[in-house]
Amino acid sequence: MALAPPPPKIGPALRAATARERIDQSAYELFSRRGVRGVGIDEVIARSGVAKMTLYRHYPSKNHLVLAFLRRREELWTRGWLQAEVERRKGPPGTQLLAIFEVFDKWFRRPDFEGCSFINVLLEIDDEAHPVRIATVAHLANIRVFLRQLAAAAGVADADAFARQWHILMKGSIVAAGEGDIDAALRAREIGRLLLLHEGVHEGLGAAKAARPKRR
Amino acid sequence: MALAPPPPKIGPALRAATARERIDQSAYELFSRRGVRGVGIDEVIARSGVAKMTLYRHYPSKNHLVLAFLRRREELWTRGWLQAEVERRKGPPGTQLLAIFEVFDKWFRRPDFEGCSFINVLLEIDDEAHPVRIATVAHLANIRVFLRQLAAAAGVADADAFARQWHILMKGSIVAAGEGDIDAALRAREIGRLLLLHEGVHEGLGAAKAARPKRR
DNA sequence: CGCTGTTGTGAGACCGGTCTGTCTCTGCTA
DNA sequence: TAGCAGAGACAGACCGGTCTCACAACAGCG
Repeated sequence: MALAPPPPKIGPALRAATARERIDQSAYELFSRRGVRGVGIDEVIARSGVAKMTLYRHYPSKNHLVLAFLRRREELWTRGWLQAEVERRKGPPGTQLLAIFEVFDKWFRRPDFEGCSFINVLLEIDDEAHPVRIATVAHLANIRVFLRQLAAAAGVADADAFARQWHILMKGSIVAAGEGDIDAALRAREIGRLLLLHEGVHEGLGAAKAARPKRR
Repeated sequence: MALAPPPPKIGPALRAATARERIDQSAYELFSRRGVRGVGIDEVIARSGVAKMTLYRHYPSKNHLVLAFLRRREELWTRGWLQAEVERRKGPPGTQLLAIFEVFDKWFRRPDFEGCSFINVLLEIDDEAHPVRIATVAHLANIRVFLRQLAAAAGVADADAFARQWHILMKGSIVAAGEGDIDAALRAREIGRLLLLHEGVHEGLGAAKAARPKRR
């Protein structure tokens, strides 16, 4: 008689890994769309199909789960989406900086636009010393690291100040989109273009392209 | 015989008014600094020294109290502070627009900086149809009415689009200040100057620059 | 002037629901 | 058989909202 086809063959370690992955994914979907205070542990375990004790074995408290969510958000959103999309658009640094708002434009137009989790959680927590709040500040600062690199590559004099200004445009447009302004990214992009011109970054800009000196 | 000196002489109607005023003031102090979800009814009545039933006679639910808080916030913050401070600085419209960020600069440097309650409450509530969320969107739009007036007075072509861009700068700087960037208003002001120059508004910019060195 | 009924208030018990976090029981699988 | 995971009861705290009770101020009336 023939051997039975191999069953799923998940050992305890692997099964535990998938349980944790289900927890992480469910927490990500819930926390990113509804905030961390608006989602309870019970809902996370219901969506992930996991026992409460299983969750608390992986994360000793909800705060730890939230911190893991913020790390995953940076992994998936900041690096895996925003930075990846921007870097996929090959071009001079000025163009890449502006590409942020083109990526934002598509994002804002998604019907399930969820906003920036770092900003949302930051404003959800009033205690300045709360570790979750501190984590959001750190993750937002990590976004500025990326902006500083682009600014430095574009030849901006004070890359840190420029990154902070660019970040103000990004955060302002995200809040405006949360208000309902579907064109917020285009508005911010227009301001960003002025900022780049003021910094002497002309390469790759539409206006500069049109005014490109004729080769002779 | 001399008449007895008039005792407090508070009729029931007047006494009710002061009770309501105590409720409103306590709710304002608590909600503006800690958000609406982070403050319970019990804390409001404890600070205002009022009975629970007294509060519920004036406001049939917490939502109604929150809506009243948002109205009061617009009265005290938007109109009584921001607009009043800006209009107090007499000058051409371009200067007044920039004055917003000078007022913000003092605000951000206050140790008890509490952020924009409209943004905070907006991001606290995920349900798009929630009346409180809708109210925050309306109050934010009212701020843009003021911006549109200044933009139109400055001769900006598309005052609405300009107001939305200016508002992006304002909201972005407020979030940045909440993150801890104490100089966010100065950064936004610099961007605002570029925006004004691009719109052809030159008046008052030089004067503002001359009045700037105010070192602290 | 003095008594009494009415009204509105402060204080707080109480109710049902939800939250985080702990614990027990049961069943599946190696 | 041993161990882990799912299901869910449970504890303790907190929430919004309702209800009772005692007290103080006032109006009407003898």
